[in-house]
Amino acid sequence: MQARRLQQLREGTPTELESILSDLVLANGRLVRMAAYTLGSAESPATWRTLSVLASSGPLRLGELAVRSRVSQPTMTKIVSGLAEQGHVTRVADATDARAWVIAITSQGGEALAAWCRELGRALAPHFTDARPEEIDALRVAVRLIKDRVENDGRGSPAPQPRTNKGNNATTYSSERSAE
Amino acid sequence: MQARRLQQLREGTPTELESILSDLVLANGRLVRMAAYTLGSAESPATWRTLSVLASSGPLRLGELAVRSRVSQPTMTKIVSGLAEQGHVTRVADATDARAWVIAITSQGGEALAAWCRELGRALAPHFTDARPEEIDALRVAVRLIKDRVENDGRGSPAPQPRTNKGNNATTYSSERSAE
DNA sequence: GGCTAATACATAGCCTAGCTATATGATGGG
DNA sequence: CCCATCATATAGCTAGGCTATGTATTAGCC
Repeated sequence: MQARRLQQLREGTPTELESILSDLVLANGRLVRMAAYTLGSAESPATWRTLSVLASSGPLRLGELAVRSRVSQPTMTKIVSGLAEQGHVTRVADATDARAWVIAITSQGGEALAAWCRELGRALAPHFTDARPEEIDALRVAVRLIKDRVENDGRGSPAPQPRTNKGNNATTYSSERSAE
Repeated sequence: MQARRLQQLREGTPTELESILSDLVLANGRLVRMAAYTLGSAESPATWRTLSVLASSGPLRLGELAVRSRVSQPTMTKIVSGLAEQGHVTRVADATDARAWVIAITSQGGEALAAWCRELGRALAPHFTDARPEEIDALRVAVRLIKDRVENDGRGSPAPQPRTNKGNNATTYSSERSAE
């Protein structure tokens, strides 16, 4: 009876939460493309993602920034180089450790991020004008939920630990470096 | 946090919907990175995105597939080449037009997509176990909402019309081609 | 019925964003 | 002081995005 059914659904039926989450990622991938298309061509998601991490977490060392953004350290080096060239972030040598840099978002970077958010919002909003108020409410709650998870997590549950954790593991400094 | 304040001050306060949407895109960008990280080697979002479009829309011509996925036609040619090599899609010559190909997802492709969704769900779910039931409800509604918009829109509101609309504009064929 | 314009896809060439592996230089414990 | 460790940089690869352009087919038109 049910046992047969369970057998058919190989290696574990996804829970509803799991389905929702995978659907979310897929749908969002398409949403991002929609935004990119409507926005013309501009932008680089990685750039804005990095800036938003800096904006919400404050100045960070490059390695810690990489961990929080969930990219490898070399990737973050590259992204930060670009951002620094554009004046969106500053790289200040860490006074307490000559190996390290502290990356901080500049006011110009903050403005650029805000401007991009505005454009993005304006580009996407027309597609959602027909949504019912309770759907918008749901969207608001959902965004809050996701935001909390991506911001506060990171060393929370499953301990990311990518591949060779040789040189890019965060060593829990408090990110309170003043850097100025 | 100052960035948020700036955002409200400069040239037109975004509506709340606009803020929610830009937050959504940013937060989801980080969610995707979280998933990629936890999943180990991140496959290729573009691949799954394309497959999911095919799965939900049925067989499509390459150009139409590109439009719906919101990528350029050459990009779609590349993606489809890869997918065809892996056996995830088939390219069948369109009987009614010798220039065109009809792309269809194979059962193997469908299974691969489902498997990826399962993995993704399992990777992300642990981060959300502490969410309250009403938050999960909101997430479900929000995902439904986004999905509808990215699937049903496309020529709906703002008429994508990218750059030089020279050779890659969809000419509204009905996608009902039998292709077999 | 055969030229010509438009259309559907392919190719070429470029860029960014990701990765691993490895090099370089600073720290810090013996 | 030396050696392991750690923070970042560099090198080199791949995938995924783009524009510009090429090639073949379709379709319109005289």
